Amino acid sequence: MKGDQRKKEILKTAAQLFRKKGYNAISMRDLAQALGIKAASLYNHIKSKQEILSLIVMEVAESFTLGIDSISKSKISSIQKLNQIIELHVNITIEHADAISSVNNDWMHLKEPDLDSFIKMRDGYEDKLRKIIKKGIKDKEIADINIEVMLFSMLSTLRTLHLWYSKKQGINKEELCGQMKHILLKGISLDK
Amino acid sequence: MKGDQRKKEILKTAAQLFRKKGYNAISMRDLAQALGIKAASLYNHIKSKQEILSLIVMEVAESFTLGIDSISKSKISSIQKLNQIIELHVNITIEHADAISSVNNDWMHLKEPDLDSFIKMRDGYEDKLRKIIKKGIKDKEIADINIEVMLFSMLSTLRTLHLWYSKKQGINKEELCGQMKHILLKGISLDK
DNA sequence: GTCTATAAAATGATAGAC
DNA sequence: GTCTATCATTTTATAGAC
Repeated sequence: MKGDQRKKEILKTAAQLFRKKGYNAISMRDLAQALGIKAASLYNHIKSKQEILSLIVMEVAESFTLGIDSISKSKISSIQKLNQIIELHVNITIEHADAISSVNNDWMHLKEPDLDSFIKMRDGYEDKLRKIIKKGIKDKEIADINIEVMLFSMLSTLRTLHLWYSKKQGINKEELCGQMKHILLKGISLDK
Repeated sequence: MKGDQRKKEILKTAAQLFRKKGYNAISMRDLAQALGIKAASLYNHIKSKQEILSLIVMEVAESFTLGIDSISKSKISSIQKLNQIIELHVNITIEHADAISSVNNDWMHLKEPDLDSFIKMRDGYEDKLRKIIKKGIKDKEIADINIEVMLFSMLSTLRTLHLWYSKKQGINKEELCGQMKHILLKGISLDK
C-alpha cells in the first residue's frame, strides 16, 4: 500500500479535476476517464470518493500546520516571521498548486472526523499568525492598523496565490517571494 | 414577472445555500426545503437550476463592470481611482455578500452564452485595473513593483472580502474602507 | 401556486468474471 | 488490476390534480 503508484496518480489527477470544477462537479466516471480506466477500477486503489478528498486536503493542511508551528517557535523578529510565512505559502503553492484549490474551496465536503480536524488546524493557523502580528505591533515593527483587517488581507493573498501563479511563467520562486514580501509588508503607494 | 416576490426569495435563499456548500452540492430539494415548499413548486418561478445561478452571478458581475467603467473614465489621479475601486468592492460586498461567493467559486458552472459573457467581463475588469496601475507607475504615484503581482494581490484581497466581512461586526463601512485603503496602498511595515 | 407522482438520467459503490 | 453488469439512491425536471 505504501508504494501504490496508481493511487498517487489517482490523487494527482483528482486534484487537477477538483481544481477546475470543484469536488462535487467531478464524478468517479470523470476521474476514471481522465485516467483511461473504468470507474469501478478506482475502487481497487481507494475506498471511496470521500477518501480521495480527505487525502488531498489533509496532507496540505498538515504541511501548513507544521510550518507555522516551527516559525512560531523560532527566536526571530516578527517581521522575519512574516517573511518566513510568505515563503511557506510560496513553497507549498508551488509544490501542491492543485491541492490548495481543494483546501480553499472543497474542505467543507470533508466528513468527520476529518472535518473537525481540518477546522481546528485552520483556526489554529490563523491564531498563530494573529499572535505574531500582535507581537509585531507591540514591538513597533508593524503599523498599528486593525489587526483583523491585516490578518485577513495577508491570508487572502497568500491563500489564492495558486490562482495566479500557474498562469504566469517567467517569474522564479525567489523573485516571487521578494515581490510578495514587498507588497504584503511595504505597500505600493509612494506618497508618504 | 417583474414583481415576482417569490422569485426574489428563491434567489436570495439559493445564494445563501450556494455560499455555504457551492452550487453543485445544493439540490433543488435542499433549496425547496429551505423555503418550506416542495422542489416541484420552484419551477413555477424559475426555469431551471441553471437560471438561478445565472441570475445570481451575472447581476453582480454587471455591477462590477459598470463600476470599473465609470471609475476608469473619470478625471482623477490613479491613486484616487484605486481608492474608488476599493469602495466599489466594499459596497458590492456589503450588498451582495452571498452572491459574491458564487461569482468567485461557481462561475465555471454557468452555461453558454453566460459563461463566455462572464469571462469577458472578468478579463475586462482585470485589464482596466491593470491600466490604472500602469498609469500610476508612469506618473510616479505608485511604486514600480511587478505590476501583475500588484494586481493579483489587490484583487485577491478585494474578492474575498465577503469571507471575512460577515464574521466581524463592530466595524462600519467607512472604517472598513479606510483600513483597506491603508493596507492595500500603504502596507503594514514601519521600517523604511 | 403548491402539491403528488413519476420520468429520465446520473451518481457512488459492489459483485464477480477474466 | 481492470473489466462488465448491476444496484440503490439521488438528481433535475415535467404532468396533471387541487
